[in-house]
Amino acid sequence: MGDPGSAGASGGVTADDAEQLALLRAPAPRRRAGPAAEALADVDQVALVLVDTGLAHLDRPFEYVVPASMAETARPGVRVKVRFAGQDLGGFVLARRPVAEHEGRLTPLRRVVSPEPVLTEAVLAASRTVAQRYAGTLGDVLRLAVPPRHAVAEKALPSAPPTVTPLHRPAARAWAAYPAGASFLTRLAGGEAPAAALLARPAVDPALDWPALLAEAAATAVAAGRGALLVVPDHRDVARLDVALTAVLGAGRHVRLTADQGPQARYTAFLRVLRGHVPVVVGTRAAAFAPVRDLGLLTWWDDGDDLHEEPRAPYPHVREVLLARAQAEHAALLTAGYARSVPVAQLVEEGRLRTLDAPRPALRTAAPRVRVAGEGGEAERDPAAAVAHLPSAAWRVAKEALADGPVLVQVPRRGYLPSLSCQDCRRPARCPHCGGPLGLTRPQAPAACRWCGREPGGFTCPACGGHRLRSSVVGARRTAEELGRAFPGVPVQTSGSGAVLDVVEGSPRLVIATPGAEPVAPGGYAAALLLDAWALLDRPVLTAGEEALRRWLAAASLVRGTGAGGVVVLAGAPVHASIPAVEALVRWDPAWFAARELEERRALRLPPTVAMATLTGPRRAAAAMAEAPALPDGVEVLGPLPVSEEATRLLLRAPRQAGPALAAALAAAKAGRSARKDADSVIVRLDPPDPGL
DNA sequence: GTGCGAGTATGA
DNA sequence: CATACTCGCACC
Repeated sequence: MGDPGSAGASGGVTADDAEQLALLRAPAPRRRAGPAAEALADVDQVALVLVDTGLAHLDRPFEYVVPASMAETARPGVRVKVRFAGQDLGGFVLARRPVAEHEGRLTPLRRVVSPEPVLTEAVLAASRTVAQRYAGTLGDVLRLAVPPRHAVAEKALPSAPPTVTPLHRPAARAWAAYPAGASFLTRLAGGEAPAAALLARPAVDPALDWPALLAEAAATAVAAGRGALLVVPDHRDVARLDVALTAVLGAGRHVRLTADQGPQARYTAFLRVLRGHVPVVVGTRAAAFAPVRDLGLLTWWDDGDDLHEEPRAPYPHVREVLLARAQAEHAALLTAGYARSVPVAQLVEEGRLRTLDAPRPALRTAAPRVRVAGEGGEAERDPAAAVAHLPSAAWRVAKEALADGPVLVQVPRRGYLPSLSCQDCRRPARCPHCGGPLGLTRPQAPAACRWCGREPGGFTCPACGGHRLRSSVVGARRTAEELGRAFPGVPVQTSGSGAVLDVVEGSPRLVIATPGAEPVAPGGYAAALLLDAWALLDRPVLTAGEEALRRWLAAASLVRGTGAGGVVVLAGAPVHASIPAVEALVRWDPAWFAARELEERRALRLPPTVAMATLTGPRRAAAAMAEAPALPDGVEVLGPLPVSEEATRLLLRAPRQAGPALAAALAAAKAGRSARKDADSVIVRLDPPDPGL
C-alpha cells in the first residue's frame, strides 16, 4: 500500500500476493510515459524545500522539481508535502530556481498544501538567526514561527482587506513624560530603526500608563505607513493593551494573537496579519514571529518576566527573537518595563539599546512612597497586627489607607526550594569554586553547589566574613482569613493561581494576590503591602534579587503616586542589612539596580555576561557532547550534577564573544549524534535564563 | 527516522 | 557460490 509505483496501476486492493512480491522485487521501471510522467513548470522548475524531518543532521533545504500543475502555487513560503526517504513529510518552499544544485535525480513535489505563503522571507531570515543563536534546527524554529494551518479559517477569511481610513499621527500624551521620547518617535515615523530601553513611569491614569505608551508608539508607526508588533507576558496584559490600542488606533487596525485562543482563531489572526488586513499585532510570545507587513516597530513589555521564555526547543527568549527581527526588517525596537532586566542592562551597556527613561524626579513623584517594615519582630506589639502576622507598621498603613481606597497585599507563593545565605549579612551563599548557588538537596544534607555539585565544607562569606549558613524557608502562612480577621468589616478578595482577577473596584477592600496576579484598581490602590520579602529574595536562583524587585515594582506601580498619598510597605525584609533589591525599591531606582547586578555578575562570570549552555541527558552522552572537538577555546565544563534518576546536567561556560561559536559547535555535535542515531538524547539549551536549577 | 547497497558472515 | 544479515550512509 505504501508502494508509490503500484498504487495506481494494480487497480485493486485484492491483488494476488505473489504478483505483489514480484512487483516489489522488480527493479522498478523508471517512470514510463503515462500519467506518472507529468510535465514540469516552464520557469523555475526547481523548488528549494525545507523538509520537516525532525532530524538535526537533515536540517537543510532539499531540491524538488515542480510539476506544471504547481507552477503557480508552489511559491516561496507555501507549505508543501514531499516524498522524503520513503515517507511523506511536510515542508516549506524556501525558493524557486531555474536549475538544481543537486547532482542526482530530483523527485517532484507531491502536493502544495495551501497556496498561502505563510513563511515570509523576513520571518525566515529571523528564524535562521534564532536557530543559530540557540543551537537549534530551523525546523524547530519554524514550528514556533508559523502556526499550524487551519483550512476552515483559511476559507472563511475574506481575502480583500477591509477599507480603513488613514491614521493621523497621535498626540503621544503618555510619551510626554519621557524627554528622549520625541526623538524616538520622530525617527520611528521617519522610517528609521532606533532601539531603546524604557523605564516606565507608573501612572494610575489609563491614558498615561504603559499600555497607552505602547499604543501611542504603535500608532506612530501606523501613521507612517508601517506596522507594529507588541509582545507582552500574559493574556491579561494583552487585554489591557488591546483596550489602549482601540482607544488610540480605532477599530480594525489591530489583532490579538495568542496561543490560548485556539487553532482556528489563532490561524485567522495570523492570516489577517499575513494578508495585510491589520498593521498591528498584540500578543504573547506566540506572536513574536507574526508576519507583520512593513514592520516598523517591535516592542515588548517587561523583559524579565519568565513567560517571555519559550518552553519548546530551542527555547528562544522573546527578546532575542525581536532583536533578530529588528535586524532582518530594519524596524525600531523598544523594550519597556517598570523594572530593567539584567540582560537589557547589558544591551544598554553595549550600546545596542539607548535608554529612554523617565527622569528620576518625575519617577519618584509618580511612584508611591516605600517603607521597609522589618522582619516581623515588632509584630507582637500590636494584637490586631499579630492576628494577621503583620508587622505593626504594615498593619497601621493598611488600616489608614482602607479609609481611602483599596489596599493590595502581595503574598509570595509557597513551595520554593530552600537555599542558603550568610547568617550574618544574608547575602546568597555562593560556591567558592564556580560561583554557583549553594543549597540543600535534602534536609540534613551538607551544602552543595547547584551548578558543579561540589560540597565546599566550610563557608566564609566573601562580603562580611561570616561563617554560618542560614537556610531560608518560606515563612508563616498568611491567609485571606487571617487578614480578614485583622480588618473586620472590610471586604477581602483574592487573586492567584486558579482564579485571577483583572480588575477590582475602587472602593475600600483588601485585595490579596500572588505576584503576577495583581488586579488593576481604577484610580490606583491607596496602599500595598508586600509580604514575606525574603521568600522572593531567598529563592535559590541567580535572578532572585532581580525577580524580587521586578515583582515588587509591578505591584507598587498599581498604587497611587507619592503626591496622591500612595504608600507601599515592604514587610519581611531585614532592616539592618543593606539588600540591593530593597534599596532599589525604596529609592525607586531600577536602572541603578540592574547596572549594579550586571557588574556583580561580570565579576563572578555569571550570565548574561558569559555565554552558557546546559547539556541534560544520560551522563555519558552529556559528557561526550561536552568533549565535542569544535568547542571554542576557553569553554569551562562544570558538573555533572544529577537532575533525576537517569539524567545529569553539565554546564558549559564561555566568554560572551564565544557565544556564537559555542552554539555552532553544539549544533554540530547534535547533528553528529543524530546522524549516528545515538539513542540517548541530550537536551541542549543555550543561555538558559537561570542555569542553576 | 527509512531504504538501500556494500560488505561480510554463514551454510549447502 | 548463493543467500542472510549487519553496517553505514544518503535522504533532493
